Amino acid sequence: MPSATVENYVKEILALSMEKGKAQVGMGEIARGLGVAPGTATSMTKTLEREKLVQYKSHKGVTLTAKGRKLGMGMLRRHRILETFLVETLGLDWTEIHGEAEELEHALSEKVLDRLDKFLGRPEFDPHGDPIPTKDGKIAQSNMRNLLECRRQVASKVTLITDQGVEFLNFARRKGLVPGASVEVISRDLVSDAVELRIGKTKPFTIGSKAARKILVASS
Amino acid sequence: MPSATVENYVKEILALSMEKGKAQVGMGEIARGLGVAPGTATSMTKTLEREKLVQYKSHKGVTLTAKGRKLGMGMLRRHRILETFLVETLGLDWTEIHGEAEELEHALSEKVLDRLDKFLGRPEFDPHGDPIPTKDGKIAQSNMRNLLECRRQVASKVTLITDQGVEFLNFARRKGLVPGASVEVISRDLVSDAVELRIGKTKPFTIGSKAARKILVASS
DNA sequence: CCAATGATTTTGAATAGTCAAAATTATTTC
DNA sequence: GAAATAATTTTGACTATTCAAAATCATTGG
Ligand SMILES: [Mn+2]
Ligand SMILES: [Mn+2]
Ligand SMILES: [Mn+2]
Ligand SMILES: [Mn+2]
Repeated sequence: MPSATVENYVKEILALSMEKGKAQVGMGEIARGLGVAPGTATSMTKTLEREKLVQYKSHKGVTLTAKGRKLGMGMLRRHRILETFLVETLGLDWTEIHGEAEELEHALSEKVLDRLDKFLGRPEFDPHGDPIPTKDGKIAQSNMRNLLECRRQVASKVTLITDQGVEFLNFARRKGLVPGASVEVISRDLVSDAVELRIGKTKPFTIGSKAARKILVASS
Repeated sequence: MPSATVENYVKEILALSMEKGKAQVGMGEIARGLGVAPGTATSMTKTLEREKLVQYKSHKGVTLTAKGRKLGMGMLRRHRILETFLVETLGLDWTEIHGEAEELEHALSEKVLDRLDKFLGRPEFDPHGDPIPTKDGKIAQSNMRNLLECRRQVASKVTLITDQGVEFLNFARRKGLVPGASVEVISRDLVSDAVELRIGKTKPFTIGSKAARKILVASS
């Protein structure tokens, strides 16, 4: 069985390669993502290679093998099902579930995971809007745009908050920018770096472009 | 924070000292209980002492400190609440929950534990009948006798199955010897090593003394 | 093409936990 | 009170994971 450390590395590599849209991931990115020294990532990479979870090109980066991708998808599945459980069943706040799931994901057997999934009614998205991979490692590829790219003057549904830090999640909730909410981009101004929004029929408000990029909406 | 290993040792020491009714526990018992080499227990004991979780007398054994007892009780609480959740909520079988809880107990924050406890309705006993310690580490001291010691010709309630291996639990369930069941010892015979029982009003059957000792009933 | 800059890798060291086998200490039996 | 037996401790070794700092490699802007 892979150790918790191995599982974390593989999950991180998968997450990074997905958000970059590129399979190969560098040592520095991994190290930053996991909060370890660069040399640690290089050294751990050797272990992952020995386990045939990645393919490694020195000074270029790592790419997950089929086995690695499968493990990584499994970890995303665990993590997201757990987060859903923590919010839906136990009523934790969506700002505090990530850390909890980060630990629990390594202690859950396949069997318990499955029962949990069934108990929750086979959810498709976690509380942040991230899609939950199926048991065979497939992830629904959805069409999403962030608030800088989506159409203006048209209501869209918020689908995902990509920055899942406590700060940003609290901000997002305060503004009503939660998965499922209806949002309309009224205007965008590049010079003032401002994006004017309205949630449902409430009073419009303005956020910066950096924040706007972190909120994704469905783009039909 | 104590490592999972430290938590397992402390829990084992507490469990052993409780079942012996004696605070001091030897290296050999710990090693046997955790399935490690004797030298490993000795070495780990030094770590526990450094953390002020035990007091150690060379060649005599270890005794939990107040801090150690608190941690140990906390672990029993975690373990038993988790077992209860796995059976009550997820519907796992009582033969397969021990191993699952053994892993999960180290990954659960105090907060999630509390929510789980609340969600389950603050259960007092786990699926095997073991009492769940309260948050402040107190355990209800109940009066229990095994089927060799209890009164004959009188119905009692099964309260605890002490052998929690898969084999024995399956046997116990097949016979109806589960917590809550009403059982009457009809007769005991030392020579034939036999204990004749009846569950409720069903047909009597006979088990051996070794098995009889593993089933505890309430003794008013 | 090449020096500066940034990224990556290597080196040497540390910690936690574990084992097997040898050495030592306790206990029991005659 | 020994000798035999059992329990415990020590020794030396190994694996996994991590770090800091030094060495090396790669890219890029002139
Ligand atoms: Mn994790
Ligand atoms: Mn999430
Ligand atoms: Mn455990
Ligand atoms: Mn139990």
